[in-house]
Amino acid sequence: MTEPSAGSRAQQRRRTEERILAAARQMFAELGYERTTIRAVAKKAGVDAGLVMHYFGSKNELFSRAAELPVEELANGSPDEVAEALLTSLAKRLDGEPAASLAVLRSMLTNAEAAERYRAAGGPQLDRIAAGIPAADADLRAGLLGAIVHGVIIERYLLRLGGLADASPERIVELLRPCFRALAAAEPADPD
Amino acid sequence: MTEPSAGSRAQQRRRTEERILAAARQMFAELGYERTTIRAVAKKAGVDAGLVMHYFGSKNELFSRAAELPVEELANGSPDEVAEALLTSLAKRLDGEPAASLAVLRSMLTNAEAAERYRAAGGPQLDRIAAGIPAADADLRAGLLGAIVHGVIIERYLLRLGGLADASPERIVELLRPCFRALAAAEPADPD
DNA sequence: GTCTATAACCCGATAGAC
DNA sequence: GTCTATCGGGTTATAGAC
Repeated sequence: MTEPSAGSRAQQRRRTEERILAAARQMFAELGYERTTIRAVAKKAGVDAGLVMHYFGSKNELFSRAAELPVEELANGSPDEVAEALLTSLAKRLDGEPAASLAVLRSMLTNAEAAERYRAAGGPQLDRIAAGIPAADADLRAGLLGAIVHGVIIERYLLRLGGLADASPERIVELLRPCFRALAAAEPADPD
Repeated sequence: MTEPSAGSRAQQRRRTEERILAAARQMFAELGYERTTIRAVAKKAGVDAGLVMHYFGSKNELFSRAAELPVEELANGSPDEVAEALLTSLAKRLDGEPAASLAVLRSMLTNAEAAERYRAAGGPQLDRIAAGIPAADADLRAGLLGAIVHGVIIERYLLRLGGLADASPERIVELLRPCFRALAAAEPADPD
């Protein structure tokens, strides 16, 4: 076997593929779908634009692969547990590099297919959240919870507006906790 | 004076300009900045693409004029009044056609100038909200309030996800009221 | 004032040399 | 596997005819 120096050919391919995907994720997150060009992604990854096409076939396919989100496991239980699970999930997305998350969020708003993919992935997740809320309008409450999460992320990373941009995830979560509990639980006691 | 049939020339011009702006607003709201083309706006307004350029000079200038937002008057007073003012403002933006509002929101995420304009307009407004909140972290609380408003609008109109898309503004406001009060007021009473 | 024609430049995708 | 050349299409913006 004429084993080459650095891994098999398949390994080599996977590595450059991963480099291209990383570059694409970053650019989709920063510029959105329309303004990211295959040429620019290729240059950033240090390869030729034709190679990107060779690997992924089309810009849309490249986006699909770059925007694949690890399915978030969301424990469902009591209303308070639902609220807490959402809060920790938010906290996790609030520090570190949310490149993949931002790529979807930003592109979703300009690319129809991205929006559709997100709806398909986010819908069932909202349903799972709604299942843990003991109220007639559980779906609306779940929708509001999701909206708040998105609003916070967008305001912090995309708009960089107000005190949200540099606040610590812990303080954000702390301030949001009463909100989430109020939305996840039915009204605690309404004596009339 | 050889007065023509329908208004002066200046009036005629203003009317077609307004027609172009209405078409532009709608398309910017639906497609975002990048995907709306001057050609399409012109066709929608029933004029020639060259005429749009003649009137507005550039696509960016057309967007600036189309995305001019009426400055929202926001009464500030006690924390509860701040929360209530925000809620009624949200309710107003939640029914009817929020074309201008959506044009900015959607384009903001891909167009640098739109983002800058929004930051310039939204920053002071957040400051005014923060001024009515008696807490050390008033700016963060104001930022969160703004984030929730944006999240709800985005989720309802742009993503059309979950039960938020077809819920009545009144129910949304009702569910959000405890959230807003909790964020606008310092903790009411914490007996420990 | 309105529209046609076109310049100058980008893009995604394809075909084919090496 | 990698890259060059190019096709066919789109865009903004300009120049000029009517």
